[in-house]
Amino acid sequence: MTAALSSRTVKNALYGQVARIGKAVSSPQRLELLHLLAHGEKSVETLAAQTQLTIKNASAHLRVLREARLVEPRKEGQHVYYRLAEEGVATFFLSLRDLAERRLAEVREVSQQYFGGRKQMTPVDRRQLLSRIRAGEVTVLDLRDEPEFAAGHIPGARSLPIRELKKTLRSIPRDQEVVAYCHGPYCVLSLEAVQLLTAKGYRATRLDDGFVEWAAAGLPVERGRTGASR
Amino acid sequence: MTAALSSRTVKNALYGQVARIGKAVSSPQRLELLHLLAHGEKSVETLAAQTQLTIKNASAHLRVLREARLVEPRKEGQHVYYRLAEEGVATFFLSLRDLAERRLAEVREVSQQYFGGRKQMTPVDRRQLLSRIRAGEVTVLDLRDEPEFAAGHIPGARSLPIRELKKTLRSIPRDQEVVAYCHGPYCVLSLEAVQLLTAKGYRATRLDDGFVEWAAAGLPVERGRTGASR
DNA sequence: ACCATATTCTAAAGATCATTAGACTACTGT
DNA sequence: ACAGTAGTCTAATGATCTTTAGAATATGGT
Repeated sequence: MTAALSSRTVKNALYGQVARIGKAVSSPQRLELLHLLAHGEKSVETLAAQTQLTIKNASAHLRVLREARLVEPRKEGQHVYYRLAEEGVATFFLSLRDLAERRLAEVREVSQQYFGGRKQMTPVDRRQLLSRIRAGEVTVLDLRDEPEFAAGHIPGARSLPIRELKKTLRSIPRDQEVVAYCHGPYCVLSLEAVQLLTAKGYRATRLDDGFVEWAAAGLPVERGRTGASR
Repeated sequence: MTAALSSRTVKNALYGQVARIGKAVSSPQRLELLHLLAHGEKSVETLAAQTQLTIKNASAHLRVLREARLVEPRKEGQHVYYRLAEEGVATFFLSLRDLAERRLAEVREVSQQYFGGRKQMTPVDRRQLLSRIRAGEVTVLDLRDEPEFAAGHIPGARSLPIRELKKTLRSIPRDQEVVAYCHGPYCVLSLEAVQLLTAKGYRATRLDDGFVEWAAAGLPVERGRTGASR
């Protein structure tokens, strides 16, 4: 009877396919690429720069992600722009990261040492922040690059890429509390901003989550360049 | 300034940790082990038999899962029993499998060819099935091994390991519809049972999902040996 | 048409992984 | 104490993966 063999073959084939997704997310580099892409479509060049990989290496990793159908390329002019194949990829990324944080003490330790070890910067609760934004009680700064901001940001936030922060500091109202956010819990931009702002006498806190976490939580999202110019 | 370097180091460390989970689920064998463990605690011996791996190889894969903190061993007498470290591991497994089914046409093709290509066996809807069970309109057969049944099963289901099906066939009431389930969509037990039952003149359908999917959907679960003896 | 740029493809190096064999540990039964 | 069983650990094999270099392709600007 071939049933046992055949059943085994089918199981191997099916689990083998599922493992393709597993392989795609088994490299730190590819995880970082996925996370960056969750902030919007990006060219290979941009991705390589943001991950500090060579273009060739970034391209090779993107190929693996592409073959696992997690990302899709779009060619425009000289550039190839990659984006997540569906929303569900970002959701899955977050659930993988959550599981890792829950299961692996090492993750908590590293992030505690690096992020928790500095000055107290209470992470702000999301819902609470939203109502305070709507009440106009707080200035929200988005420290990511302009294209990331344009692809989606917290409603009412102001685009202020970290490089421009020092220059543009004076335009931030001093009388209001400032909340800074960036790419998420593993990103240091908001940390640096809060340190600078605090040093200059602002009341500044860091939103522990980034835009991806905000959007995945089903909270409202604003698109386009609003707030970028003023 | 060391900020850039340091930030990169931290990112690598954190994504490297997350990738540990990714590596753990990047092998077909480990995925199958995880899925089996979602049906309850099992010894290395049982796991090796069910996956058709050698004990040594199964042990090596379990070690990887253990090092990723996805499973935990418990030693009792001569045997080492492994179980999932938390419920969330099963949930994560299901979300990975769902993503794979959504993204990879190959998964759909293989399962279509193998499961869809046979006689029509409409998968039964879960909620609907539950109300029909409660109304006593349907006989539900659990074809998994006895220990798996004891660890948790659909309420009112009857334990009937596939090996005993032919012997015990006559004890199944002929006037009621029969619904069979097993380990889930990649498992052939319910398929075989439905073929046999249909050949014997029963009205039999297959529940496409297995116990893990049922439990993850938040539906009620029954434990112990009830129904196993009669 | 020609050159520069962005990216991929191919190939090759070293690193890591899967699998198995052999030695070893721990427990059970006699 | 002794033998037998279950499982792990170590080491070795071949297979696969990561990274980089070099060649190839495609696009846009001149």
